[in-house]
Amino acid sequence: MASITINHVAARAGVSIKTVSRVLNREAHVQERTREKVLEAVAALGYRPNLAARALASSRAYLIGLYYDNPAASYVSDLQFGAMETCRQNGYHIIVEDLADGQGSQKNDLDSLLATVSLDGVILTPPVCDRLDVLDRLDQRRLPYVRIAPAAHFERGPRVHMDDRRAAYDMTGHLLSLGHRRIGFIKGHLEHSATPLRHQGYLDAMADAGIAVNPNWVQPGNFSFRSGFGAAERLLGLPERPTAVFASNDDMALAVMAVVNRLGLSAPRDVSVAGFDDAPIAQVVWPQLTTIRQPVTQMGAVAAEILIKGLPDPSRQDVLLDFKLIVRGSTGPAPGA
Amino acid sequence: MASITINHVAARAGVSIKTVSRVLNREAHVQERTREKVLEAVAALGYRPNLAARALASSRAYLIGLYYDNPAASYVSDLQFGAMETCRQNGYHIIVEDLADGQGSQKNDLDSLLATVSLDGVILTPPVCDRLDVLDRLDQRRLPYVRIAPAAHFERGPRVHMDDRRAAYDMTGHLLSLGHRRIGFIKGHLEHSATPLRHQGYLDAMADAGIAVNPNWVQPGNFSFRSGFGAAERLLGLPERPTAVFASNDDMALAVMAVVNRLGLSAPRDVSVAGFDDAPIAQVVWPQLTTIRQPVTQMGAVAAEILIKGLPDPSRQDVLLDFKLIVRGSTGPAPGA
DNA sequence: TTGTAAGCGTTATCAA
DNA sequence: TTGATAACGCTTACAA
Repeated sequence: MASITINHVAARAGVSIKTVSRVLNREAHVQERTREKVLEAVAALGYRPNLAARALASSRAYLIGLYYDNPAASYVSDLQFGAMETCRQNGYHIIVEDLADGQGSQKNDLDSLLATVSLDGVILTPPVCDRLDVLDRLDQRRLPYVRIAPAAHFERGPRVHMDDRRAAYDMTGHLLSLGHRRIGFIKGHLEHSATPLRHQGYLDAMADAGIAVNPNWVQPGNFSFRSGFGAAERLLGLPERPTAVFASNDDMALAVMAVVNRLGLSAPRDVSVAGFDDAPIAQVVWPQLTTIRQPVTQMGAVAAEILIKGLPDPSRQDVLLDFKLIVRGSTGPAPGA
Repeated sequence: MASITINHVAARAGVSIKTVSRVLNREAHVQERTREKVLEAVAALGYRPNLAARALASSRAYLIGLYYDNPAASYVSDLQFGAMETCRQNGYHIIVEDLADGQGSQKNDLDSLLATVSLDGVILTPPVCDRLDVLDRLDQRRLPYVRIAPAAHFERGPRVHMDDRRAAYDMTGHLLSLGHRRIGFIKGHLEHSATPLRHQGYLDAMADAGIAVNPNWVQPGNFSFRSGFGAAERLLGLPERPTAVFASNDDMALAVMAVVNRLGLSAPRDVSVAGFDDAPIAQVVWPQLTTIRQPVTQMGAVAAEILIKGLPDPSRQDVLLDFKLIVRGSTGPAPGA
């Protein structure tokens, strides 16, 4: 397994290893002719610089950390996908790490982690991106990081996010355009940053349409199927039943569909149902769910890109990405509209 | 950022760096007294060995690769979770890599990857675990690997898997015990290794119960919701409708439930529905899905453990893990039973 | 524009 | 049982 090193390349190209290094790192002041010789030798030998040696000798490690809380969530795995893609294109690699506070000494764990493996930067997914102890430690070590959709403390580091309020506004607008007037809304988990934003988008759209929102139309939820189930029962049990229900995420929207079916009603004929997230389940129900697709994969890609190449617009510390309104079968014209 | 190195520890403990190294690597021939001094210095200084330096100087890199095809699948992210956990406990880290054959030179990509980052081993998830070009390249580099639930070529490297036939046998048995006799079965994707095994388990259970299987009871599918939908329509449209349908995965089982609802029937009152996988969606439908839980997280954990500590039983090249039959609301007594 | 020599923080060799 | 000292493969001063 004697692997090909920079020395072999230097020997074959008839130059010093320093020159090879210069070519590989795209440094200036290398004669075109020399450069070609080196590149030819690299290609002929199939040489690849060793990551560990690079990391040891320089400040760059070509390694990016992806710090999780719940690694099994589909949101996070989409994020990872996007980050991986960007890393691969740029010769970087991803080390994943679970920061879920398990057995005790969390602080030491993170410090060990950072002391052990040298990284060029870290991507922080929610809710890890909001843990101040994590941010503090990264700052201490001067390790760059990008936060994905943080809930607060926006001044701390670059962030990648989308406009939740606007997305909810647009979805409500979609329902309004179908002739719906009595539109129910199920809120998300109170501690999640998106919850008030989505709620506000709904309220703004209703206000702009000149509709007075009946307080009963807005029900609490916590993003779980179960909570959506209860909320849907309350909504659809109202004397004047809403003709559409907009749930703050897909799990709860699915619960609404379940309640609709149990009541002997049908979506979208009697009740239109809309969700948020475009989770995999959104396409594995019948009718398929109208929802908002978050640019999760793109968020991962952009986060990695920021760490590798810097912010696209250095005057801004955030990157705002577009969502997409996905209209499927679960929403339709209001009854009698 | 001057980090704490082995030299600091050696100085503080009043020994040479080699001795520190010996203690840290649990080598023999270190006096108990010296060992204690070193450990005390390590603790006092909060010293953590640098990964890159280790990888460069030794054969061990404390790094395990996790090679994917589709990184966004919930199956794979569960696997990753398990592997991460084991790695964390043993001071290892995981580098994830997407091997989906994208833009052309796949062979070179993998070679670059292996030449660039030194790993102690690789976990191969399906379907990557069945790609002979990948196995060949790993063998060439003498890089250990573990295959997760491979479909063929079992002689090539250690593998971690579960008994799909037995699981399908047990699920069919569950339906039989509820009094069902006309039990439909939806097959999976033909190229997936689990497909014939699950089918066989169903057939064996029916045979053992002395029931002649009507050929119409077995319908093709390909693991997609859509394919399950078609299969369910054919099954439930039979003159003598099956009272239970066992789908080879959860997505297709959900499609069965959708068809049941569309026909104005109800599960499990009119038709019992069973799935396979215990995907997240299994709990986000109503009624919740009776299914088989694969030990996916455990598979990841065991795979990592094999790479770190070797096979538990060196006389066997495989580890067989237990599944679990999860009975939820979608299955019930046969009508009139 | 190119090369020499000195690290980077470990482990491995071999002598003490 | 311990310790100098030389790798490991690369980058970074500093010269030439």
